[in-house]
Amino acid sequence: MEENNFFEKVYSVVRKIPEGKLTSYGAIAKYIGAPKSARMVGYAMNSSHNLGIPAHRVLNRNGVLTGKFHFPGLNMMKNLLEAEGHKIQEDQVMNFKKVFWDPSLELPPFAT
DNA sequence: ACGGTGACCACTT
DNA sequence: TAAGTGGCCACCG
Repeated sequence: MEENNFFEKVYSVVRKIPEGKLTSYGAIAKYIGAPKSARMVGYAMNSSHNLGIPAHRVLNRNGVLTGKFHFPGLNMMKNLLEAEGHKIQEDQVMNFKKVFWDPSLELPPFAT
């Protein structure tokens, strides 16, 4: 019963992001077996508005709040991240490396 | 039915 | 070191 839905896989991982941790689109894409489809991950997030997806914990490889313009409020994403103890400057998360959460490392291998 | 677009990333020059 | 290009594939007009 593989969740062949690309989106479902993405949501599944994003929901498992620990509080206070962040990850990137590429990391998720790679974890679900589509390293080149990082773009699709971002697109999936676009549809996750109504779902319980902490999309604010997913940033690009640079730790930049690329998707802040897609949030209800311009400061929403930044606000949510700051609420979790992150420091943001110039739309960029500081110490991104330290709070980076790689699913392929922290989570068990992607099993079908 | 089709072309363009997009919350991106990695490789190549 | 920096800049450029390809790839991925779903949605919109």
